[in-house]
Amino acid sequence: MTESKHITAEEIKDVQGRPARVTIDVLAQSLGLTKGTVSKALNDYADVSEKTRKRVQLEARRLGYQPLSHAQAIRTGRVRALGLVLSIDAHDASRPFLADFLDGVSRYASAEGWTLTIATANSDSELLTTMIRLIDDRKADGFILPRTLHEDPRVALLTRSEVPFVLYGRCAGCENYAWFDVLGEDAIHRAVLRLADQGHRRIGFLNASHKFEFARLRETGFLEGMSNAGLAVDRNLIVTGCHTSSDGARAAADLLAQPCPPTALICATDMVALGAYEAARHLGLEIGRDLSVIGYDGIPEGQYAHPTLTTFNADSRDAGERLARLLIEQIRGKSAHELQETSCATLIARQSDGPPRLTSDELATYLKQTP
Amino acid sequence: MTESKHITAEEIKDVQGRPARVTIDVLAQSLGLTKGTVSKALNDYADVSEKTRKRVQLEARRLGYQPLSHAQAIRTGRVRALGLVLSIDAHDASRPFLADFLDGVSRYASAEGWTLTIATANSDSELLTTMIRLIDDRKADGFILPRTLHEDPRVALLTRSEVPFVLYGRCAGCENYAWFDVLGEDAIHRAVLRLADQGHRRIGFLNASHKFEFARLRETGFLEGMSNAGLAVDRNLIVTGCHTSSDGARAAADLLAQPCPPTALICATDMVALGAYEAARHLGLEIGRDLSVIGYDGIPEGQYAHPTLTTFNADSRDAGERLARLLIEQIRGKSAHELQETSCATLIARQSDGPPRLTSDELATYLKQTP
DNA sequence: ATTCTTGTCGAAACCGGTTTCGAAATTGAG
DNA sequence: CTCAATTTCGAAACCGGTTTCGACAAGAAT
Repeated sequence: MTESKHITAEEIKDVQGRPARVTIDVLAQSLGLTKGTVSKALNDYADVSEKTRKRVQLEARRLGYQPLSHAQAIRTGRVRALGLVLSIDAHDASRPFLADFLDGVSRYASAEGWTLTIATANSDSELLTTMIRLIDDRKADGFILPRTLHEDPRVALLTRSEVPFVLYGRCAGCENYAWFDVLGEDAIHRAVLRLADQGHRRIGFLNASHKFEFARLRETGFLEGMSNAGLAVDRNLIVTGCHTSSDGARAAADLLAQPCPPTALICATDMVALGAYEAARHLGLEIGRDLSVIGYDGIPEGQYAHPTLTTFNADSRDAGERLARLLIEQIRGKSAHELQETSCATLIARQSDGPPRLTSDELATYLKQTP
Repeated sequence: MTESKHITAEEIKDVQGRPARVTIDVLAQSLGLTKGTVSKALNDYADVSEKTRKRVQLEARRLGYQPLSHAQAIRTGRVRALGLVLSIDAHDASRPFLADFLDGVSRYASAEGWTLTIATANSDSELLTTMIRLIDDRKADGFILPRTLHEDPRVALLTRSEVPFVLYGRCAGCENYAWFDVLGEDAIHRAVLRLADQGHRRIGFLNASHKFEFARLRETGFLEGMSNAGLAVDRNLIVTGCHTSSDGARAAADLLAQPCPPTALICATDMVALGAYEAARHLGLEIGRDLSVIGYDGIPEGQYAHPTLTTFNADSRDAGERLARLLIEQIRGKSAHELQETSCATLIARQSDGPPRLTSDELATYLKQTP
């Protein structure tokens, strides 16, 4: 039997005399146990006495033992890494929050001893192939899926491959999956009520594409808000497919050119709202007086815009943290049904909305005289 | 001796009948060789005949064999992953390019079969501890260091730990390291000449903090440009420490309040330039006529600003790709001296600069009458 | 023909962990 | 007190690769 040898972390050196890594063998030798027993003690196997378990854990801490995740992975198949594949399009709406989002994910993952593997893709098909590559190479134990689509091919792929994942956003049939989402429909609902309270009667809605589930949800929020406020919905005042600020500018100009233009615009994203600013400036309208605008996202630019943008802030860092937690818990065995969370966006009331100076009709005649 | 068994990729199934991974053992068996020989053949060992090497490589391709990087890592210590630790501050100037930058790094890494491990930190000290953790856990074979400081503690750490790294930007003593940088000094130099050509005599420079090497370089570019244009440098027109747009607004307002205000401002970053826009708007100055502004970075907002911002575009995606390539080549053994590259920013001439409508004196008197 | 290289491959150790299995020691039941 | 059940640990296989070392055959030199 091997003799128990009391050693300190400083004694362990490699051939060149530099401090070497504490392996499980070193730890086992120091304890007078075999590495198998040590491994079992550290992984809470039942066939290790409580006494030795404690002893092992204490010694492991004392020597600073940290198992190499890739050495564990070879047997367990788990690398303790979260995967995140970002789709990078030209008009990436998610760009402003990316840093905060990554910070949230990385922060939680780090605290749990996990790492974050990221990759990018420029198209939907490339997104899937990239994901498959990461799965095949076992570079991640599970995935966080941002920008959820109504019908999301990533969900199909991962369910088929039996790889854990968590959605940022909801999708069709998501009651079977793990997800986190900020309740955008609730925010838009509140936006409608706020504008109605201010006296607005005709409210436009600049929405994103319906291929995103969040756009569908925000639309229901808009419709319910209108109905709650006792306002009639004019389908001509709802535009979909707005993502960039130029989309927003174009859509806003279109709505304002109508015979009965809206006195207020709710925008599904801040970028779109800033585009509406452009359109209004172009038409000589003062935002906040002639035209109220409410955004959604809480991007930093909104605070520097003129006038400052009233918007609903979604906490990206918090979202990242929660998603990391949900995914790790799922990988550890929790069922997807217990892993569904929501949060609410918080209103940041600023200067871009207020009681309408003009009615819709007055606005129309005003706009007619300034081409 | 084991019999050579010709098999197809489709024949390989696991216990549940689903397609299983092709391991080196399966490959070896299919070739009638031992896995040791197969490994040597794939890794270009000298003691494998050219004939069998080809045969092995062909069969590997046919069966779709892909070694698990973490299984290799246990022996080689290499995980085929690049590390990137992002520092997330409240006023992160690098935010706009993050997505493109990541895309560049990830794209090149993917093409070479490498992955990207990222982590975030909120302070300089946390940045270092996070890096140490990644090194200890062998989560990355090398690091890309963005936002290089003049005296960068990360460089000290990594040299000491003998971990490969590549700088995005230069630093003191960087002739011994691998780095890539966009020649900001050259761009600022050209900006000065451009403004001088337009007739500007008093040019202000809104620079970043000197703790960043890029700020020092851009300042030399500014000084050389002024000297080249035959213009006297007024130290009062050089402000340092500008990073956010509100920094820019404050600095621009200060410069314009001087007795002999500048008729043009060169800004070390676009965010600062957009801040200068605010200051000018506040003072009733028309950008491009009363005050020329030239930025640097090429952030998307510049194109939506009013007037559109003349700036120098630095290609973040290209930077990411190059950095990934430089780092991988270094890890593969190339010496740091061969791994130093530069590129030039490209001027995007837009509407924020032009011949001065007023001289510095006229501008001063104009500003005096509008407090 | 004999010895010395050289080229080529197999056998086996190794990397740092996890997991299975069996044996010894302890406990509990009768 | 005996025997079965349970607890606790060691020994060894295992995961999927890499690397060392030695054996053997073919070719070259003597």
